[in-house]
Amino acid sequence: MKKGNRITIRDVSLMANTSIATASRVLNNTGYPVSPDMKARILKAAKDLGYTPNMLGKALKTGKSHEIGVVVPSLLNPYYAEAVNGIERECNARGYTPVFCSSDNNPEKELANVEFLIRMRMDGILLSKIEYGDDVIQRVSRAGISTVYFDQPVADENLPCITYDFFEAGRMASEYLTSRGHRRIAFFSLPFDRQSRRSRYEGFMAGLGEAEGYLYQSPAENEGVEVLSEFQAGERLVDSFLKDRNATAVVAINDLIAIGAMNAFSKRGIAVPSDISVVGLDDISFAAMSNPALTTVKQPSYEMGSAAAKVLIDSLEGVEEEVGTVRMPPSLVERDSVCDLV
Amino acid sequence: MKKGNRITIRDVSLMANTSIATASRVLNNTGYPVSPDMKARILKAAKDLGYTPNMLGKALKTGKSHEIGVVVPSLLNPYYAEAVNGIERECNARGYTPVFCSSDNNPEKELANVEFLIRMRMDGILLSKIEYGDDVIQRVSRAGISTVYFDQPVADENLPCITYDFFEAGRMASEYLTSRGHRRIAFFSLPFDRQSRRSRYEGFMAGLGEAEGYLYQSPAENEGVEVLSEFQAGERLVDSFLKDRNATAVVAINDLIAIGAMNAFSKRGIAVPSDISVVGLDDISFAAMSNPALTTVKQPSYEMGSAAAKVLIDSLEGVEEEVGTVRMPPSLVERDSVCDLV
DNA sequence: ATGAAAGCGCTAACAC
DNA sequence: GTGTTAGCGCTTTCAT
Repeated sequence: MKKGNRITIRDVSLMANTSIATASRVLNNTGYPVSPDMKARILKAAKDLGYTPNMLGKALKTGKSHEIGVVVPSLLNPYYAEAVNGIERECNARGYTPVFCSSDNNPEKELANVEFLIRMRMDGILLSKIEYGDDVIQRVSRAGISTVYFDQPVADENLPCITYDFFEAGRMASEYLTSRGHRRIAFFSLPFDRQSRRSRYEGFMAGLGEAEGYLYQSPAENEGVEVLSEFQAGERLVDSFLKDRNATAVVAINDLIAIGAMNAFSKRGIAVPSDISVVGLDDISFAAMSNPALTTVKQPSYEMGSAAAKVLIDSLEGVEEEVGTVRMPPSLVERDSVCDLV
Repeated sequence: MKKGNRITIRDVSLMANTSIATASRVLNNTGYPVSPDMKARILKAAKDLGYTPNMLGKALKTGKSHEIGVVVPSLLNPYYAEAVNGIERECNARGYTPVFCSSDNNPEKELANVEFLIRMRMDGILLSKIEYGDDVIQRVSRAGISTVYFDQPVADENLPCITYDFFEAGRMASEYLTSRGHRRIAFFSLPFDRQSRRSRYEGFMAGLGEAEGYLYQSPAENEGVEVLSEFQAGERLVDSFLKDRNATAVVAINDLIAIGAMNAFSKRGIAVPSDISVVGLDDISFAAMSNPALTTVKQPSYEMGSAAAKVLIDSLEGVEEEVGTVRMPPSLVERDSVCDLV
């Protein structure tokens, strides 16, 4: 808790009786020729002094920090937590350090985070945009900072973006249900303020075939207590649904809503899946641990995160590839929350 | 994706036809007297040029970055995710930016993270240590960087540390169960490689009173897929437990294990709570959404995180207070996973 | 009210 | 093989 020793490379060179330049050369072990005993002296001095390089100086000089800024809507949401984990793994493996920011599902905070990362002169940015708008995109492009988008698609398909085929995911969910004999299917959603949500719903409608679809949508989520609020949204949707109850199955916009809904059903004495079937979207870790275990459409965010990091770092290191928008394919994982009607 | 415009304060001053010094003064709107039209010209130039200050230069010069480094064992674990959320809120409110690192439950990575934060010259560090050892503590103290610990207690009670009364939490769990008439109670644990786990177990034993306690412990977790692996640990513990099954209730070392265990019980046809009672420890968001809803001992990590951030920032800003180790009190939250035996 | 200049800690030419 | 030096972008005395 004291003032800080502030040992600089200069102190090291002084103690080793040499110049700053030579000290720098051995401390960074660049291959530059230095006599063995000089080298030893410098290393010893650095060690004795407890020298820790000041990256601010280095980054200022070299123009690279080897840091990557990443902004996600929430660190609380398991979906993003897993993406962040993928990013971290890839960055660490490649010698970069990720710096995480949460935009709290708030576009202004998202912009503020991006501004911060630009000011800090990150080497690149990994951005999970909330809105479909363009302001943040323009900001990073104006700053000329390498950025790859992930999760939400961006309007310009030429921008590097690792996303999922959300439409297909929605389609798979409803198609699966119809293949199980369901003919009236509800869709539990949050507001359509994200492209991914719209796409999932559109896919859902497309996969209905002959079946009938019913949309139940909860009002805007409030920031902060996100996980809980999504659970609660699931509960509230159940209550609206129960007013008419004209469906035998529901697909939820994400697993959190699905789990909240299953819980609410069960509390109200309605058994899943025998009385009502539910399928989620995402396949977060908790989906396997719900009771009953949730049937869902898997969109592994860990893979998305590491893929995005890979693309960014490749581009940072001069590997030129045309990326543009890539949509990873979802896959269905059958568990115990759907009842066969045929 | 381009090279970057690199507009510096120098460019701004040139365009505004003034000196760097004056530009700096108005750009930071220090109260320094500057003529109104000069001010206007500088602001306009900055805007037209799209100037973004380079914090590296600023931090190098001033010696403060207004950044706080935080390291937690895992960003995936909801318990830490919530702590991180609390930290972020407090930091943002006070004008600091948190930089999150995950040590992946790995002491070496923990040290590496701390080294990184020191090299980056963070203003302070918030550290959730894994091991009870001293190496990391010595490292930060040698670097002279303000750090406050949280979650795990540290040996030196004079160090600022925001933790929980883990012993009391364990005690409350078993005492609650005995008050419900349980006389044989199992404890499902991970390895005792953290003080918090040892303390919870000791508390558990202390709260048993006349009752009998049985310890079931899973081998070391592997890093990475943490959430899933804790669920699985819960499942495996159930299998060991079922070999003897000489208890009517179990308390789990954390909610994740508890939820995994409840699931495994249910899959094996054993009903919670009628056949077996389970109580968790932590009260993560998901605890309310398990089926049945989990009775648990609440140790709100959000509060712990924001408290830790507050203490750090206070000390950074010269508010001198004796803190030392503070242990926040746990509280019991009754839900539906315990059966009354009286 | 404004500007010149000295660094913060570091790297990378460029000498020798 | 080693040292000198010129900045990287910024703040901040100290003059004027």
